[in-house]
Amino acid sequence: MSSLTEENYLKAIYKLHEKSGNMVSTSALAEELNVSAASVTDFVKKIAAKKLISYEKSKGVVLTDKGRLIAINIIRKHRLWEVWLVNKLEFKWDEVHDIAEQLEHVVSEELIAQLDKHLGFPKADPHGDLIPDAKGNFAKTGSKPLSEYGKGDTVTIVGVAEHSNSFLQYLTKKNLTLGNEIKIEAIEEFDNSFHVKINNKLQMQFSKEVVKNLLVVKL
Amino acid sequence: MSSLTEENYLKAIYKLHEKSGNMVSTSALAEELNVSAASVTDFVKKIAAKKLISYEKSKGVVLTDKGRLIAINIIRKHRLWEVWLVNKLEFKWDEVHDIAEQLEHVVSEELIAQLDKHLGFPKADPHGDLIPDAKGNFAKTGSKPLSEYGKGDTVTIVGVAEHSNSFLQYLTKKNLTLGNEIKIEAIEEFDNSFHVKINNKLQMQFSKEVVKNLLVVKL
DNA sequence: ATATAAATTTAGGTATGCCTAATTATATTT
DNA sequence: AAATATAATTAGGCATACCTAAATTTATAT
Repeated sequence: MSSLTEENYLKAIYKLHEKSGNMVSTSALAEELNVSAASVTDFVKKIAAKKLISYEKSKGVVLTDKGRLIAINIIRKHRLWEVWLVNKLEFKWDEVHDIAEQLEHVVSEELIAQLDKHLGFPKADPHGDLIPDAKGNFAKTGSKPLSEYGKGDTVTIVGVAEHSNSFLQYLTKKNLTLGNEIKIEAIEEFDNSFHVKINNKLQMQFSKEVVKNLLVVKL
Repeated sequence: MSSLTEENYLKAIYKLHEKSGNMVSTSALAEELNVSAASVTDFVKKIAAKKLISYEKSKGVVLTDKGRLIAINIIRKHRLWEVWLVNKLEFKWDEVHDIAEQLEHVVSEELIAQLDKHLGFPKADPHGDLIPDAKGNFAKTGSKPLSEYGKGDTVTIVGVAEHSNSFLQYLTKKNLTLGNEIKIEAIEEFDNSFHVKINNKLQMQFSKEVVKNLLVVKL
């Protein structure tokens, strides 16, 4: 019996908790969901009564195991649909979010199982975000922001930490995609920008904002 | 700005009008949508104000051109999703209705265009129902119920007039699918059942209920 | 420690889409 | 044509998910 609204609250709480590691505040939730803080207080009480979150008045909320499972399940569905949109329907990675946001609420275990199979059981979505399995478990990757590496390191792009259209479109314009190899040739002391070489061929310069939001692994 | 409820009302009105050819009554709509007649009266006034239907008090409703276009568009989406579920996700024809009922409300012109392309621009859904084009036009088929043919006629199954699980599962059990050829060998005077031969091989007997709900063409 | 600012909650209200019960309109019998 | 049955509408309410404004709590600054 989880409504659309309930699913969106749980997903938002999960997302904000991932970002900060702390309890999620009323105002942060209000901002994320584009509703007033008063509405959040109302709704949060309702889902706390259903044991989907635990709510400490004036402090914030965290998901219970039950709530987290629902949230992760929605994320699983969202990411599987994104894979489908990109791999089967020829959408670009910056075009799929809003559509997946609708599709993620379709209810059918069977559908998701068949979709997963149809897609070949993908491990990650088009942005490199991991797809949890049906039980809610994520695989572990050793991916970190490019900013944590240093001069001389060679790494591979496996994801992005920022999903805004402007960032995704920036990467597309520069022909940067998951799987590209990055060699750090120098780091500018002044502005923390990186001088890099892509796939051992193309010379480029990344601002610190870019460097922070590219997730890479060192093979 | 058409809500889920609005879409379901328009679809129901379209469907009931197709069936009877007349104005759609409040009670018929209430029955179809599983709500009270009072709720229907309420809602019908709202969408009449939006010029999606025309409503004559105590008489019934019909779709306006604007309302019909929305209804047909939902039907188009529903049927495309059914094709996808059967052709790409390996669902059976009696398993897809409820899932398609959810998917049909996803809003994205681009998505439907790409889905249509991905499926190879199908003309009919898994039950043989025609898929209207993006402008709302249906192709014409000369399909009629098997009951309208007589002894000696040879026809091909192209659809079903009844979509209940029990009928679809009956056909599946008997191995009858779209494309099968039926030769009418005799018609039982007593109960109007048909003695037929399938694909020039298998002998079968169809009750008048079956005969009425199998849509066929004579090539 | 107190004053001020910021965040949160409470109180009171709204629109949507549904309900039941009562009333009115339409159809069917006799 | 009157009586009865059926269908449709009106009236009054309810739950959900939102809102604004006021009050309260918590955090920050002096």
